[in-house]
Amino acid sequence: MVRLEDVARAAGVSASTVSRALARPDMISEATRSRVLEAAERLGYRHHPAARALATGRTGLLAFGVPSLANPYHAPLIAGAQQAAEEAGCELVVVVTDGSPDREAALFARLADRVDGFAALIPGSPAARLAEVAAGLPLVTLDRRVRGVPSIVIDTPGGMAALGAHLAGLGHRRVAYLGGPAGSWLDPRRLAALREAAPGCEVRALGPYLPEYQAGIGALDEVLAAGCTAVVAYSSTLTLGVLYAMTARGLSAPADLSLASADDLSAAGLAVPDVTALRVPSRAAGRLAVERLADLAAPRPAGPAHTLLPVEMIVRSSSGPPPDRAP
Amino acid sequence: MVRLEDVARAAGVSASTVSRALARPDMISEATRSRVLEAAERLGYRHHPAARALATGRTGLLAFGVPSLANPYHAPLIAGAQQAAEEAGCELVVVVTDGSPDREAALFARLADRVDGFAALIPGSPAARLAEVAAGLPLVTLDRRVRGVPSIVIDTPGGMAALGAHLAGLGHRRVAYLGGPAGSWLDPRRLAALREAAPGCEVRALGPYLPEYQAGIGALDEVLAAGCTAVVAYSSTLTLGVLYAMTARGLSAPADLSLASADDLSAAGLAVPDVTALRVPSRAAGRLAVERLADLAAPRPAGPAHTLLPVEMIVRSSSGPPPDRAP
DNA sequence: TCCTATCGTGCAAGCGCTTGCAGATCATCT
DNA sequence: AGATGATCTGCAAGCGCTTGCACGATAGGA
Repeated sequence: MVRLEDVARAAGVSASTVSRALARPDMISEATRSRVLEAAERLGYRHHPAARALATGRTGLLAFGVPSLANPYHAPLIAGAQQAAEEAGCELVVVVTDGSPDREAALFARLADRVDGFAALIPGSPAARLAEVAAGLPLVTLDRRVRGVPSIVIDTPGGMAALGAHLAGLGHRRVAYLGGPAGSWLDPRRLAALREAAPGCEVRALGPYLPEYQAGIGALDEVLAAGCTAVVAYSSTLTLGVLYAMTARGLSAPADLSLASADDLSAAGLAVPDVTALRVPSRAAGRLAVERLADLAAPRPAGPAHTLLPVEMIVRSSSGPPPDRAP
Repeated sequence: MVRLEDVARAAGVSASTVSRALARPDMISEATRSRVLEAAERLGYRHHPAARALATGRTGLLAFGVPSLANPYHAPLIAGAQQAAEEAGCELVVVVTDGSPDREAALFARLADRVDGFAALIPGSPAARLAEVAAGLPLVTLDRRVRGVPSIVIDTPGGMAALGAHLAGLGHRRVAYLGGPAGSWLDPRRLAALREAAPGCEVRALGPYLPEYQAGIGALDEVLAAGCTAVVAYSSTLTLGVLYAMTARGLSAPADLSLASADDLSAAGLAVPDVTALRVPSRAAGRLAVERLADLAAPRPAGPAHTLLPVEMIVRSSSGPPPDRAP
């Protein structure tokens, strides 16, 4: 292994100069620096992460917590996070919380002195605990706002409002909202936004459902029993299950039932091309969360801030007028 | 922060004694040890990971590489890996390779001196490169065997043989295999096993397909065009797509077409209860891979070994006699 | 020309933990 | 009683990097 001192010897300077040439270029004269850089390059020098961590107190590791990996919504989120981490010169430790506040707490404790910060999608943990964690460690929350903790929130409520207006405009008077998961910070906000945007329209909140195909199959019965003419599902796998169940019963969208999803299927490679959906910038959310985190962990701690990412409604053929109004 | 020396002072011993009481209990007298442990407990002492890493050369970090997070098959794999890592007292760095050999190589290089070992599902990287990596860093491969590199392989070829025998026994004479991904080590072995177990049966290899819902929808056309009476898909999302496409056309299984999946849907919460499938122990595979890795990374390096995990065929109602033989 | 900023570099002291070695203590054997 | 181990503990030297401080050199101002 090639050490700082090996480079120093090769360049005819001291180890501290090499360290500075690499980390604080402006402190070193142009001539020396290029000589050092050349030597480092030639010898293939690479920082020893542990030594650097010991000296600086920063590990170069960022944690990213998600409730589950089975949900396709999380894949682009993590991909974005990973990309941002790489660009910040850090590694990403992905941890699965199972949505359990206890496990979340255990993970925070275990990782606290191993990572420089924590970004997490933790709909269920009590806000007080999060604030407490944030006091000891840079923390960024996803899809959730907590006082004093920077956050990245995808504006699905805004999208829900668009869907509500869209469906109400088509003439629907009874719409089902397939919500979940229980205890989610965002879920009641989505529902409220949907209701508010469709004033003349009764919105039946069903669920909560797990974001699973299977759950969607079962949900269709409830939707029909409730006499709704349109259904909005909070997750793409749920939508997929509803669509399968509809097809199995010989129902089609939108002739028999309008269908919309709060999460665009095509993004997950689960494309059924014709479902009206929200295009959610989940990759961007993951990326921004980690960028924000890297800022917080950096010596120059940019202050906390909340970011709301807009979503776009994509109207496709699965939504149309209710059956009794069809042309 | 409470340091080793703080504990030492509290217990009235030296820092080295504390270190040993924690790491080599047998070197320390019973009395001293319990006194030290009590003090450590009381003060809430925790190792400083970076300091330990610098002194020992071991980081307590293990890397786990997967081609993608969008594939539901990977979720239990990673969950198992994470559990094993926790039990070994390590953190797991999950990295996504995108299935690109170049990116894999870059990740190996970048993580080489950050982690104690690498477990990876890398169907595409050249074997020579993997052997090279394994020379410099503990490495365990998943679903792939490379000379001299320990591996955990799920015996889907064995499961394919069971499916082949099952379908041939039902009277099928032309079976479609929906394979993928291109360049996978395991894929040709699955196909060969399927062929071998169904001697009187023509096995049409279609694809390669991506493990996606959408791909399954398209695949059905090819299956029907090829005149097959049964179809075996290598991935559960693919199966789901086929099933949807069948339903949309009014075809049902097994009356019109028998359907089997090399990967059990119910495991991923994508349960469509009646699909004949292989139950693959993916959680166990992830767990074993990381356990093996932790062994390799430990001072007592257990030798390389290959593990083949058996799979179980679950016959359900989606497979039956071909249409012309139906009762 | 002498004095004072300014800039670039080196020295050395850590960061917190591990571990080879040597010293101390006490039991056992001759 | 003296010698010989065996057992336990402490000393101190690192692991590789960063960084406050001091020092020497160079440039600018009086």
